[in-house]
Amino acid sequence: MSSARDRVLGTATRLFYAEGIHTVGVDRVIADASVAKATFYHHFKSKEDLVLAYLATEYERQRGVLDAVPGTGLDRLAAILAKLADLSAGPGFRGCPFLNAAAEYPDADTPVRHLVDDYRAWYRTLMRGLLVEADRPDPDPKADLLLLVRDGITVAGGLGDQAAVQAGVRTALAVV
Amino acid sequence: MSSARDRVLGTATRLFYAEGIHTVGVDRVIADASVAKATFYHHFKSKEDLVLAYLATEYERQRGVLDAVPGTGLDRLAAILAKLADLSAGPGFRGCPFLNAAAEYPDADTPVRHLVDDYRAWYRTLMRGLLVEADRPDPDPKADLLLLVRDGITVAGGLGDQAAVQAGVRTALAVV
DNA sequence: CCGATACTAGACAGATCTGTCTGGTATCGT
DNA sequence: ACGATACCAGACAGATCTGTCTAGTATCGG
Repeated sequence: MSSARDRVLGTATRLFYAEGIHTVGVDRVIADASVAKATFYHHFKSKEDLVLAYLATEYERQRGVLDAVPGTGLDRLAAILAKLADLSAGPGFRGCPFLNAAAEYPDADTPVRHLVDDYRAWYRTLMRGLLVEADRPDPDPKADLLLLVRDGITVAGGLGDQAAVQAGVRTALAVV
Repeated sequence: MSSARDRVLGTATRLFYAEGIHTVGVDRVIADASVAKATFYHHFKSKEDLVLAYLATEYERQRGVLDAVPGTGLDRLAAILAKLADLSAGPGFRGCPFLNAAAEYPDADTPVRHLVDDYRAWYRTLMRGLLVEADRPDPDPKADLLLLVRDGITVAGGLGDQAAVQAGVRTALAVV
């Protein structure tokens, strides 16, 4: 049911990620999704609503991907970093959707930015849990570091700098 | 001489950095700079020209700032990281202008993106030189790591995450 | 003094943006 | 069968975007 909404959200996800949020207009999304304008505004009350749906869906999707990574403790942490490095080497990789969105929404007190904060907080909690599970000392500063390395990997990967990505992964594993 | 051009470039620097490039229009820049539209297009042949001038000027400015950091080898490296962490804690800090611009220009084969690549290559070379000066082994992967940490620090700082910033600085110093 | 250059104000064109509205068709639950 | 919901096509309003143009003033080097 409601395949028009799915089509719009899928198209928006693809275009927003590949070309940026502000550069992609509603007209472009509905044309690519083959949906009438009235239908679009029936499902989303504004463009910002669509942007939030895009990020919220991406959030859920990434949670699903990382939740599915097997293992425990440091093994699982290493597997997650390996997956991140792998994704960041892919041809369609254009950086982290959340960091890219944050760059387009400079005001920190904004729904989009709050979602970005939530996403990073979730990732940090995930890392901290694995460190605790592995009985590593100082899980808090180490979780902060892993979050910063994750940010750096997505940035460097988006710019095509695989050397920096690999350096980040190696260091993260050596330091936790 | 030509204070109108300086006024435009200064205003554009302020607005582009604080609010993003695509969200700030030419009309806004010329109004804030108190400059006639014809004068703007006399000095800059297009908005893209202004964007490139903004980034090129910022590049030169940052080179000047880091060139002025005293010391040699690892001391100088530590001082540069300390300055970066300090700047990233400031109230007006909104991340790295180059990474923010890259997020708004997804096409890698673009003058803006080439400038971003140049900037990161310069920073990497600077780091590598300091490592060589200090006779550290493996300067290349370590320079890659320092570049990635720099990216992460500017991102985390722009998002107000000082814990991650501090973790990045500590790790970088511990690992080189 | 004169020609080039820098500057002012603002109208204008043409495109594009978000969002609304009209008007009609199809599907689905009850 | 019927009302609500989902969908279509596309016009429209009003704002905003980049870039050009007219028309005139001020400054400055030679």
